[in-house]
Amino acid sequence: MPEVLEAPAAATMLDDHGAHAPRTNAAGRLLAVLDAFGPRSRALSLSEISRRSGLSLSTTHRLVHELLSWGALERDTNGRYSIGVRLLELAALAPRGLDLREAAFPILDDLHHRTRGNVHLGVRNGLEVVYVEAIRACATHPTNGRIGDRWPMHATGTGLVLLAFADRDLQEEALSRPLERFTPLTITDPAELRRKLAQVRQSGYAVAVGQITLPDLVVAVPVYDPFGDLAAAISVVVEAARAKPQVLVSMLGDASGEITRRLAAQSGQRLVRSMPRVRGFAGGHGVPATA
Amino acid sequence: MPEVLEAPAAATMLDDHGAHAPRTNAAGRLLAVLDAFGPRSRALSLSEISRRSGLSLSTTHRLVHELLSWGALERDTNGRYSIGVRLLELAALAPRGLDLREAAFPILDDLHHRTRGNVHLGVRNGLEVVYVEAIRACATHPTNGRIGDRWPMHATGTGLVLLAFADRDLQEEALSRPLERFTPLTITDPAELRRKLAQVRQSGYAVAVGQITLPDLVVAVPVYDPFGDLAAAISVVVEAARAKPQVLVSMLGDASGEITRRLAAQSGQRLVRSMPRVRGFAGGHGVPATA
DNA sequence: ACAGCGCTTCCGCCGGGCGAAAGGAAGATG
DNA sequence: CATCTTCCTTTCGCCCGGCGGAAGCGCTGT
Repeated sequence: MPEVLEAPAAATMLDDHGAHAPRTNAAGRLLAVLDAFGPRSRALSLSEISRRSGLSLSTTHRLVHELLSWGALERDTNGRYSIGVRLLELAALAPRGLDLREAAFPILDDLHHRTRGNVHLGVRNGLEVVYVEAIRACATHPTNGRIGDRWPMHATGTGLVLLAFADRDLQEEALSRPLERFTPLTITDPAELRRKLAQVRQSGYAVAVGQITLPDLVVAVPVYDPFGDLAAAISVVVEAARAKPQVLVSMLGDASGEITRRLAAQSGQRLVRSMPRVRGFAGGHGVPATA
Repeated sequence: MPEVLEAPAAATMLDDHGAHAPRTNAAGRLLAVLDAFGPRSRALSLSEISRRSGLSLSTTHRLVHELLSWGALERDTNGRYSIGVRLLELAALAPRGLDLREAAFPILDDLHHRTRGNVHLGVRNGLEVVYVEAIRACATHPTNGRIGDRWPMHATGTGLVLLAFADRDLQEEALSRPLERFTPLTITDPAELRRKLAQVRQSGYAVAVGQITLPDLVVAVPVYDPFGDLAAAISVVVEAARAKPQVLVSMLGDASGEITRRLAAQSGQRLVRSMPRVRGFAGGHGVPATA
């Protein structure tokens, strides 16, 4: 385990992911309650929340009920607590969240049907990717890729793209911490990863094999907002055996451009010229294909 | 320019929807900051948040930065604040939220492609419906129906279903408050609505015309969880002219059953027998497709 | 230059909230 | 049936975290 670099003072947080240290700050206590919930723990009893947040039972009790009456938490039939729809309503307002999804969805759906692969729309958050949309081919790939999933950047297609086009010091920070291994093929060597990123930066897209799930190949490209800034990345995951990477790159390139266009339409913004472009794919006249 | 009113101390909540009064409670202040955001105000400056929440500027400042460092808020390039992806991550954990969406999506997507209509998945929250998924036919129906949208129950297909099968006293509460009118056809008479609900209860589905958008017809059916409890409602909206309600009812009935089955599979639950059923449609062998 | 606005920081006083502890409900174990 | 455990709920007094007034700063527009 790496020592904590951010010096968050000592604390006893049992967070599901790993970080955060809201400590004895007032608002922090409220957030600690929310932090108690995670993918592995969607429904918690009061005392579980208390233990996980490190707050006394009575404090937890009051806070939980405050959140309850506001709608941030709900109580199921067993008396356990879970995240409430009010939070979904709020989250839907995130410009980089379901808003982005809204613009991208039809294109991603189309991509999904044409490639029969898993399609992801991811944005960078800190040093990780968060999926804002994920369309899965029926049964394959058990739980991989859901909305709200958070993954390290080095092992995902979208992450590689987002990292490659991020600030240099952010890249360095990402490279300087331990790179988790998911399969024998996962890139965990900083030098190799650095080479990979350069390649992504140069070609304008990422292709990777078996980084998280073994028999799979992922292709990812960046998505730009109407101002020409990197907004997100989209990827398609298919079985490596039946993959035609160049075709996928081309389709993704078209899709990315289309999403940017729809983002512009949505916000009433005018497109900025000279948008970065995917190389090795003659921009523009992709197969339109409506369902 | 309006003179600075100096925050009249009393509750000056300018909530986007209408209610809530968190007032001087501690946690309430934090939530008031979040409440400042709404569909009409996704990006706010600090002082806007301050005004909307009724909190002093310095308090707002501190709270906002606390939320910022936790990831609940993000700061865009103009320095304005908006909802952050961390909240999306949290919201994705809601059992009645994106979790439910996850199970329902393939079925809804299929429904969308077969009917070419707008498909909604809604759950009840208080006296309103919140959409957990919404798939829109391309350009039609401008902004109607997005994830996280909140609508009164009496005017939406999903709402009618959810209300019809809710507790009697909840129905009464909903009927006892003013029923907003959206079009000349919107049902706003409690007596008429009561009749409508009885009809929905009896038939097992709802059909309504022009409740929110004029030339449209909506068909909705309930969705049950594996325990046989009402979990959500799904609906399809199409132009009234080209609608074949009975076909839609049949397709929706099948879809609903399928969603329940997937929910069961997802949670490892066994299906409870004797699930309520959509009447006037011989369960199971629905007419496949018409496009 | 000045004025107006919005963001940030500081600080002292005050009251909201913390947590120990006790009470209560419900289930497990003997 | 008694007892033990676990979890939830409520109360209460003391204390310290946080509230907000005010001042400082950096914009932008006239």
